[in-house]
Amino acid sequence: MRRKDTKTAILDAAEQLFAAQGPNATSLRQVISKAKVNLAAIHYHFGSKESLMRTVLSRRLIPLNAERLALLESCERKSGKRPVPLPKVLEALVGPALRLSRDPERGGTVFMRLLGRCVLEPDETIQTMLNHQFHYVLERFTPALQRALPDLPPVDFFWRIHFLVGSMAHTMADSERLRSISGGLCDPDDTEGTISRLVAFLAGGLKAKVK
Amino acid sequence: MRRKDTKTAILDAAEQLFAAQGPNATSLRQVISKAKVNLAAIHYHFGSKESLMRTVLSRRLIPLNAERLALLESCERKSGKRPVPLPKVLEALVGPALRLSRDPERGGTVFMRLLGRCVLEPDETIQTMLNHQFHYVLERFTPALQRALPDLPPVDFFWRIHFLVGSMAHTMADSERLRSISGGLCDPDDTEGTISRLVAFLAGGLKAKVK
DNA sequence: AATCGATTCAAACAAACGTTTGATTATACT
DNA sequence: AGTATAATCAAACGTTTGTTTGAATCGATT
Repeated sequence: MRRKDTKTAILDAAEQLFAAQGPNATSLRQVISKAKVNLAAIHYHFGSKESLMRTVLSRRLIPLNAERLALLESCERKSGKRPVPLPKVLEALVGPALRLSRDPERGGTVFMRLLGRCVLEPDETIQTMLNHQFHYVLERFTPALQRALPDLPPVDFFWRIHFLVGSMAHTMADSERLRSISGGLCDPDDTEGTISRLVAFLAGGLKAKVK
Repeated sequence: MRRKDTKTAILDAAEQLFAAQGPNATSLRQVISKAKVNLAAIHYHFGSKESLMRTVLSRRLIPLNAERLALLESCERKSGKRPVPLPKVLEALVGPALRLSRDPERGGTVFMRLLGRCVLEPDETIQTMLNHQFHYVLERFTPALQRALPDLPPVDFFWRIHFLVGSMAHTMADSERLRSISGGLCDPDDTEGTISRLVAFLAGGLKAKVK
């Protein structure tokens, strides 16, 4: 073997470029030039660009989703038979994803952006890929959220989940924009500040009176 | 002239394809095949793909932004010296964009989706194009929103605007997804229902207590 | 040292991309 | 009727895309 790990070199480079420009706007030649490997290495190790994309996502997403579920279960254990308070549920859903940005070992800001971008991506391949990974997370969070919002009719509940996803994904994908809009007042690098502000906003929106 | 309007045939086809797949994922050959015109016609009438994209956007966006401002001004006239109530401001910002979907003459669902998609798009060309169009809208709405939220510190204000944009753009871009997630319970075609639910959610989020 | 499977490499593949060309056709004007 | 202008067309331009090929090279095993 020439180098220690061609595979991860490709994955890291692809992750960065996909996050910055979107997967479809990134060419394999950009990836190999950043990873300093041969073009054929991608197909040798991954088979195709689509399969590379799948691997880039799942390598971080599987542990991330596991962490969300673990956090939720820990909250449920503490709450016993009573419903988990809304902010706690939201924190378990939103926190791990946003806290990625503080942990370069697990993808850092780069992967967080990529994840947000993928949620908002029209491309069907990416969409089904992501839905498949996210399905059982939503399956566990839905009842927890509904128990925290007992008076909310199901129709409004689903609509508000939709609004929630929009804010969350946009915050993950591109909060850098906010720095310029706010004239430097807001700092997207302040992870915990971002989380608590997002949770407060979402909780307010979810609990709003139904007209 | 061969046909009545090659130019609008191209614009309409491009609008539909851009909205469905994103501008970068759409080729000019797809556009000409849908519009049933010659490939060179695009460059003859518009010069380049980028310039076509600009035209597709501005043809609908200029009247749309004008309507937002007109609505806001009408609210301010009614309120006199008192601040315009938050839901009214939000309705003026969000309503015209979402109500597009009911008016095929002005783009309908198709353009609404495209607009939402562009807001969330990483591509810098599109981003600056949109910012330029949206700049003076935000300039007028910011003080109105701040007057409606007098107790909100500026930092939190800008963060919440950011969250708002995420929900709004995601709702415009892809509420069709919600139909399947909710098991058919939610109907994205119910424009007024969508608007009032989004406004209620946003108002709740914006007015939430700062932690 | 020889052999083997696993990896790397330069080079080429066909297909699709945005763009340009130059000839041809339709419309408007004198 | 004849000319000028505007619009359409088929064909090709040079790049870039994802993917494939076949030879060269590595590390470990016999």
